[in-house]
Amino acid sequence: MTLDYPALSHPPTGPNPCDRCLLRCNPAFLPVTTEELRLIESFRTGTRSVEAGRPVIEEDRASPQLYTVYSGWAFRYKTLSDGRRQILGFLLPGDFIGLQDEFADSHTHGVEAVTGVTLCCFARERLWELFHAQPKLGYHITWLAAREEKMVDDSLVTAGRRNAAERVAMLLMHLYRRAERLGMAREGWVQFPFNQQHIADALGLSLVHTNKTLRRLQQLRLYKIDAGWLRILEPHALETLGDYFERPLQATPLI
Amino acid sequence: MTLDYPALSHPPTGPNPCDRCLLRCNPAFLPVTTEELRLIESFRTGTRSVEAGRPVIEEDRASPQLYTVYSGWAFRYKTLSDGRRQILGFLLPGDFIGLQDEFADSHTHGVEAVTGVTLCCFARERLWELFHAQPKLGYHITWLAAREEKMVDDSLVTAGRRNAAERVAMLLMHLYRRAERLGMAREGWVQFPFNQQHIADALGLSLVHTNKTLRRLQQLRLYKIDAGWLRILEPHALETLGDYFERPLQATPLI
DNA sequence: CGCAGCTTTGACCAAACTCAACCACGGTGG
DNA sequence: CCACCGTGGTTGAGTTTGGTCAAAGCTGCG
Repeated sequence: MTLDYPALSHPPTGPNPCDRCLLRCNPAFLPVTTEELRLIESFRTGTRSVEAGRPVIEEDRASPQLYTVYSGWAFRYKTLSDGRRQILGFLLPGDFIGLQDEFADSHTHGVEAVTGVTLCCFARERLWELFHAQPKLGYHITWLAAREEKMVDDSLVTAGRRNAAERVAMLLMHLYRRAERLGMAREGWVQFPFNQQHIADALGLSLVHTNKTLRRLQQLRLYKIDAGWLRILEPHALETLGDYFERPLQATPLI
Repeated sequence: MTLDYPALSHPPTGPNPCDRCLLRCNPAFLPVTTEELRLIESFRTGTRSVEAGRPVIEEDRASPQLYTVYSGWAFRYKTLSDGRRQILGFLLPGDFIGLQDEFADSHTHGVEAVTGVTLCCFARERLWELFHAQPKLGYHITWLAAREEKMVDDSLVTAGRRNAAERVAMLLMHLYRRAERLGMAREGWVQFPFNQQHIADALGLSLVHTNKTLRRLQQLRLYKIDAGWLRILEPHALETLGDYFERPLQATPLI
């Protein structure tokens, strides 16, 4: 079942901004108690927006902040020293960024905005305090970390064991379903702001081969992309091809 | 700096077993307070051992337990419906298993023992209680989840963007360094209980090509494997080839 | 001995990569 | 108004890496 929610732009500001958070109204997210909300609010240091194509977190620097994506699309990536890039995963509203840096002296991964992105910022050094004051929120953060790892696990299976067509099928379904779940679908279309280089880097394929594979599946009428929007024409065929079936997902915590 | 610690077999039993935990003596792990230790102990429901080659967690069933590896080597994996298998990562003493299942209705991944493995078992349904009673331990569990995700991130870069020789180089260094850190090295050798099928499945290569690549690096005298033990002969060459440099690691939490 | 599991090798094949154009489209500035 | 440019998509030709198939060693064991 798909619900459509209004597109978001900037997080609310002023006193008690989280009370008026439109993202949190989305039923994809777990409700929180007032007490938890006050704590999240106090942990929040402000907002930030990043233009399309600009870095959210530089790959080689430890980020001084943690973020929750409020609106827009971004991705996590790593590059090898000769420039080969691997996209580790895509980030949508509600995704929490920067946890890993907490536990390592940088050198984790970079984050880049695909569309314009707005973020809620949190003070990294107060993370422990959050766990301490509201263990429930700590539990939620662990939940988010575990979910993200599961997504990377899936991508690893893709890069390691699926052929080009299977990879593309699986990625299209994955992105569609994630956006749909957040109510970002509009009559069967979801925003698809990626270029073929993004797809190639996410799937571990070359740009040219990605193009040819994309083309082939499009000519088979399995999906359609038009003016930056994606429509899945044959969800069943794509799921079967990619051997990838999204599990029914519970409500997600939102920090 | 490498320290050698005695090989472990079974976790201690009887009253207050964690007091006599030999794994926890290892300086690779963070110290805990007595209070925390008592809580971990109460969370612990017993021990289990699994023979080499046997499943620790079945791929398609949600595990009723959480585990910490006490001794031995294991791996996490996923298989596609036609049998292709991808190893997601290797597990060594101190690694915490089963977190992801907590947050999804099964269908995550399987775990299989490579050598004989002993485990400390924990009651999954009491995880939240642990967070609640000792937020510090919750924080530690998040630490472990984040560290594991970083390892999967690295593997994804490998499968997506490295060629066969680079993959092998990176895997050998990674496994050597992890074992070394736990004091499992003996005069420059670490146990290497994997067969070439394991390596192939971890790297996303075919068995035959893995063999040829392994052979090539061995003939270049970059490493040596003898009777199930691995020695790195040219660490610098392997690190450079794999474009992979282990960061200096802090002490790890141990649940 | 004979079998099972693992490794090794060679021959051949194909998926994916690289290179090199070319095309479409939306600015932008003369 | 249109030539020019930059970005991103498309296509073909030729190459390479890695996959597949098949067979032969090697080791340990009942």
